[in-house]
Amino acid sequence: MKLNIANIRNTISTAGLKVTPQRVAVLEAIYKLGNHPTADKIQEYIRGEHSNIATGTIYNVLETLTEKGIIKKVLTDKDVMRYDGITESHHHLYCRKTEKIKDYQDTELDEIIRNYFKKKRIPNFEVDEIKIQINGKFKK
Amino acid sequence: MKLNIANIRNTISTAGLKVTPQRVAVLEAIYKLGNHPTADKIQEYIRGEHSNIATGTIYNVLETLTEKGIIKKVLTDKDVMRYDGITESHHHLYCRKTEKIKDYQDTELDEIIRNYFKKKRIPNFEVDEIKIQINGKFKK
DNA sequence: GTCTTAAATAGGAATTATTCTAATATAGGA
DNA sequence: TCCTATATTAGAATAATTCCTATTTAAGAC
Repeated sequence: MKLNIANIRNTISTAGLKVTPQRVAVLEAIYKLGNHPTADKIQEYIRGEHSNIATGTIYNVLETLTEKGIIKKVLTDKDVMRYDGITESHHHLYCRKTEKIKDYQDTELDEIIRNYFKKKRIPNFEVDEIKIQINGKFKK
Repeated sequence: MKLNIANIRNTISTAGLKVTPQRVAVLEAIYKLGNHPTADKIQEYIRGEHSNIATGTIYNVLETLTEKGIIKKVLTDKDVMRYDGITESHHHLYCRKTEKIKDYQDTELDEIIRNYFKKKRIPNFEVDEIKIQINGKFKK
């Protein structure tokens, strides 16, 4: 992943966006925090580490980055949106108890599903992306 | 589905819940409205059709019905929770453009996935349920 | 390096979804 | 019919997100 600032700046710039300190800070926070932070966590991180940033700006930046496909929104059972810096295809494990979300990559499963939808078409629907949400609980 | 009032009352009662007019109205609304209504849509429907109902009650009832497995919460990319009266295993088609959610049942696919996870275990995770979210767009 | 301007941000108010609270009402068993 | 635990009401409170407008700034042009 794009862990250093130069790469982050480059990612933003390549998407045709102005490289502002706020955008860099938000994207850096998402990469550093990992584990699908909320807007709130991102703000907290930025305010702790760096400078001040307006709440509205966080949401603006997140929206912009999402539009450009640099980050993704993550679905949750709760009403708070979360953000994910990994945009390669992957799935999520949702723990009912702890509300943790963990990434789950499984190329074999992807392959099986891709093959399945190659032969089977859904009428009147054009498939872009398939995400699998696996609910259960983490054993410790 | 349980379309008539007698069945709805029975569903609520069998779950060990008191059969109140509000619970009946909410569940009826979910069945009648279909298409995964929001709490707001449910309230609108009830206020139009029947009597008044407190907003807090809608949320209370939805929570209670969800706990008993009579309805399910549906994940969305937006921050508004939606509710589903169908609790048999099924998946959802999400349209990026119209934000419509359509049910998608596919027993063949379920079978493939069930078999897959029979042989492949995810370390430290106990799987309860697998949901597939298919993003794309409806062709008209 | 300076200028220019379209685009971005700040700060705070406004909105929206949801939860909470305490007072009142009621379902359903005794 | 009565009793009581549970549910509902109305409205206040909270939390997440969006909106608004004045100010600032990135980056391309000069």
